[in-house]
Amino acid sequence: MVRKKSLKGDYCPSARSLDVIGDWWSLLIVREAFDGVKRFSAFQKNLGIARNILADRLRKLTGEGILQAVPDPKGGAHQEYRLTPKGRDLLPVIVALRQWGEKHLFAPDEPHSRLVDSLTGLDVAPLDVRAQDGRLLSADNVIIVKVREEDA
Amino acid sequence: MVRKKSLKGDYCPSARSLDVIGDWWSLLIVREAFDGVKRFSAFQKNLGIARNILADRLRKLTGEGILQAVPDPKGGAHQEYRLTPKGRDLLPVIVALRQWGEKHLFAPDEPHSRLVDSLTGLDVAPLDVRAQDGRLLSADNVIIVKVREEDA
DNA sequence: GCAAAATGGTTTCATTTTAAAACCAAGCTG
DNA sequence: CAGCTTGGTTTTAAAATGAAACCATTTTGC
Repeated sequence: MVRKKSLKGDYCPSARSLDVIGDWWSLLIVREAFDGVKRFSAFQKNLGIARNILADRLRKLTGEGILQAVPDPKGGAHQEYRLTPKGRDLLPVIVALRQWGEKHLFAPDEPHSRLVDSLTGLDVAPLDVRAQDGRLLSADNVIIVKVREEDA
Repeated sequence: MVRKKSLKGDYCPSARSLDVIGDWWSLLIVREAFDGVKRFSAFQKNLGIARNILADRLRKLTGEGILQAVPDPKGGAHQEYRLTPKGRDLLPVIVALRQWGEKHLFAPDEPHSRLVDSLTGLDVAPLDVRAQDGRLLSADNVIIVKVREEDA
C-alpha cells in the first residue's frame, strides 16, 4: 500500500508547506486575501475560480488555520474570510514568487502590478537570502542537511 | 470558449509565477535540483513521483528555462538536468516556503531537514521583507498597486 | 563478450481532481 | 411579497494524475 501524495510526514519543511499550500489555487486565494479581499463572491470574481473549488479551498485554508471565517462584523448573515497570523506569515512566500515572476516572466517594458511599501509608495526591496552573519547567500553556498531517520 | 487555467497573461507576477511553477510537483523537483539531484531516476526515487509525470514536468521545466538538459559530462548516454540561472533564482521561494513550514508545520521538538550556510554550517537567516529604506515590512504595511489596463 | 540489470523514458488504463453549469436556501431590496 | 444577491452544493463532463507494463539503450558483472 503506497501512500499517494501526502508529504505531511516529510521531514523537509518545504515539502510539508507544499502539501498545505502547494496546490494551484491556495496561494492565489491567499494573495487576494493580502489584497484585502474577504468575501466568497469577491474571491470568485477576481480569480475566475469555479465556486465548488473555491468553497473547497476556503474550507481547507480555514482548516489549516491560514484563513479564519468570521461573521460579518456589520451583522449581516454572511461570513468574512480573513488571514490569520499564520496566513500573514506567508508574505515572504508571495513576495518571493512575485519578485521571481517580475524578473523572469515579464518583458522589460511590460506593465505589472506592484507590491509597494504603503508608507512611501516605493517597491518592496528585493528579498535576499542571508547567513546568520549577514553574508548574502546564493544557491551555490547553501546545502540541505537531512535529518537522520533515527532521530525521528 | 473559456480559457481554463492559464495566468500567463495576468499582470500579477505572482499569478504568472504560479502558472509556471505552481503545480504540485515542480517546486519539489526544483528543490531536489538545489540539493544536487541531476538524474531522472534520482528525482523519481527521492520524490516517489510517477515516471510519466516526472517526464512531463522535466520537459516543462526545461521548456521554461528553469532546468537545462545537458549530456552526461562523463560521456555517458544519459543526460543531466541542471538548474539554469533562472532556476537558481528560485532560491528565495524555496527558502520562504521552508521557513514558513518550519515555523508552522512542525511540532517544537520535531526534527526536520535544515538549510544551512555551507561555509559555517549555520541555518540560513530568516528572510525578511524590507522597504527600500530598510524598514521591516509586514502584511499590514504593503499594498498591491494594480496596473491600469489602459497601460497594457 | 555476453547475459543480466539499470536507465530513461513512453503507453495504457483506472482513479482522482477540476471545471462549468444548474440548482437551491436564506437574506435583503424595492 | 416578488425578485435579486450571496454563498454555497450537486451533478456531470473533461482533464490531470498515478501505477504498472512495456521498451530501447547502456552499463555492469563475470
